[in-house]
Amino acid sequence: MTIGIKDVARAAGVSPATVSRVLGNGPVSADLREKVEAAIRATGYRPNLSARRLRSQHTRTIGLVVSDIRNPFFTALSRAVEDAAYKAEMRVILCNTDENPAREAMYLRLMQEERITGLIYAPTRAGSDALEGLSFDFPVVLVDRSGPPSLHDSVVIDNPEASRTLVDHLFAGGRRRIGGLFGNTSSTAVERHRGYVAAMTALGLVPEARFVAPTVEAAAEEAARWLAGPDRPEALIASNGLILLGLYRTARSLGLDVPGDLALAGFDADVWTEIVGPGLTVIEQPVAEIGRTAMALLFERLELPEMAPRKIVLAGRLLVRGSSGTPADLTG
Amino acid sequence: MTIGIKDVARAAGVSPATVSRVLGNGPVSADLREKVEAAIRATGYRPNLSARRLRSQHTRTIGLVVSDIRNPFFTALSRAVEDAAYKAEMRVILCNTDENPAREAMYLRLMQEERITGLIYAPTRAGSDALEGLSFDFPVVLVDRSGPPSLHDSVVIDNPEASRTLVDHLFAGGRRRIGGLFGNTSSTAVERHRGYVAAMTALGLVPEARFVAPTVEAAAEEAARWLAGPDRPEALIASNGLILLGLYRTARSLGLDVPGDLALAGFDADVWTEIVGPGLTVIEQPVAEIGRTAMALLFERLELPEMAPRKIVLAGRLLVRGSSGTPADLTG
DNA sequence: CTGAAAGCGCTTACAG
DNA sequence: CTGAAAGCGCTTACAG
Repeated sequence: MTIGIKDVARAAGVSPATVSRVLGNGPVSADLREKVEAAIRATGYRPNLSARRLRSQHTRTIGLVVSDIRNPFFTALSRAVEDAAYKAEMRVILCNTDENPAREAMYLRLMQEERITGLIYAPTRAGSDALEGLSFDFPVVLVDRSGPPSLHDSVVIDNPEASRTLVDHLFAGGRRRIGGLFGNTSSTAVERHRGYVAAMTALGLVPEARFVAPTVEAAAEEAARWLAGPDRPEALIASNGLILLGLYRTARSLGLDVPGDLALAGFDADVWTEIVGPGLTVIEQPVAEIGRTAMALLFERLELPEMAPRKIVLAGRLLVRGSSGTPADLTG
Repeated sequence: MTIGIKDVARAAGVSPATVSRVLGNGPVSADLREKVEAAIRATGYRPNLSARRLRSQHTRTIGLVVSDIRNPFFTALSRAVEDAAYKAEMRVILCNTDENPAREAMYLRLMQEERITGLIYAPTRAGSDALEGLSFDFPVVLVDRSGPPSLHDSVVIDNPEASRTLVDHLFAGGRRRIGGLFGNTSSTAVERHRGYVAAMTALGLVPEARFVAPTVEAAAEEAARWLAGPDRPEALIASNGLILLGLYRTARSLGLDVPGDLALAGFDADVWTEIVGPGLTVIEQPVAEIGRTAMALLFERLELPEMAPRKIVLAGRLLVRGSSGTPADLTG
């Protein structure tokens, strides 16, 4: 039916093995190589990757399992991973778990069936807990979210430190009642919460934390309840970009002045944070670098499988913008 | 090495064929089925998809070729496609062309080598032009951007009509000098430009159009030149979400009041358009529906390969927000 | 319903 | 450098 390596071989007057060697840049005389290349052009031959993968036993495939590609953090991460992969002549299989452990487990199984070369993985909390009992036939690099220590390579940012930076910044601006709204599905949110509590305590302030599903809607609803309550906080911290968006949207619909009535800060320098209202103060994560580093760790691991697992901790960067500015009653 | 169908067969005391039938839900007695399933669980067997694809000659794979997944339009499109694909137990291979025809051609070749079941494709202008001379071994559904008529199925929105809606709306708000900033790489931008020119002309106005690379930066720079010029337009239309963002960012950094000094409107209801400044007036595209429809067309085409190509034209929806509001000098 | 056999399209030792 | 042969791990006619 579709034309194969044998057809090319026949057209070039060589054996299939020689065609294969030309394709794989193996040792072939210039003479035959030319004939084969001509035959390939003439026939329009395209190798069958399934056959190649089966026979050669390497798939040159990277798995990428994240919660939702529509979260700008993961959108950017996936582009960084894909760019690195395609440079290495590998492809990537992208999977969205939607923070659903059942979907996550299914995709992990799929990764096995694809016989992927390696996995870059942002586990849900359930997934992260399950890691201890699982073993994979390929190296795994955790990104954004960590798992059991010294089981897999990982690349994360210093979350507690980033939270502390946010709290200290708001404190320096005169805020004392600083609340925190955190996601309830990732280890990252846990760490950010921990850093927040530690920083508040260190300052002699009392932490007020709430947890929600990490979506714009859930965050907006929780914020509405919170901000309508009797004693509104002076400032709110959001543990990721989606939650921050929900927070801001509610503040806006409630007609609150930011930062006058309420200061806002959070994680992820999503594009809208720069152009909205007074600009939102955020911790910018080096997303592209996280992606590139994860790929680099994967390649090194493939070379040296026995190396002890490494944890790369990158730093977030505070971007001070209007949303955390000095409140009117202090300036006026 | 890794455990295969033969190992399962041996463990269950059946032939490999029977194991295969259990896997594929073929006709197997309840008795043997149970034994095989037990053996699968016991051995932790996972089928090898490369082998299965090679042997069965169908890959159950959808190719998705778009310009850049970081464009929220394509982010949402890809989620819709992936959800539909996984429901049909198919996987998807995502490729970003970055509007680069060479990359695009490479990915199209890759799709052939993957022996994909079908392709969902938003071609660059070059790619769209090349379509006439190409033939594929799989059905192709064009999305967002169209190609040569009656060559492939396609699903698009009514772009000229959407542009006209935008122009009429701005006109109704009192604007006369309405400029348009369009992308220079897609057929979609061409159509939007065409509709813009037609609508302006119909109103007896003179079109002022400029073209840029469809990126935030290029749009912002062009807007800076344009708005700093002697006779600033009263309103500007952007042909997609990235260009609109560039426009808004520049208006903001120039200290222009929107809509007082400059009305703004454009395409794509990206999340930031709702919460920024006065809110941006946009044509919302039914992105998820575009994705689902594309998948539906693909499946129908797979069933009836000889059917005449269909073009599905969906409608954009005007979302009126503050950025196109009545200018101050008309109200005051 | 079940099994033995062939074969999907390649790559890779093995000889020469 | 080159070719004949085996085989990657499955599925699928073909018999029974």
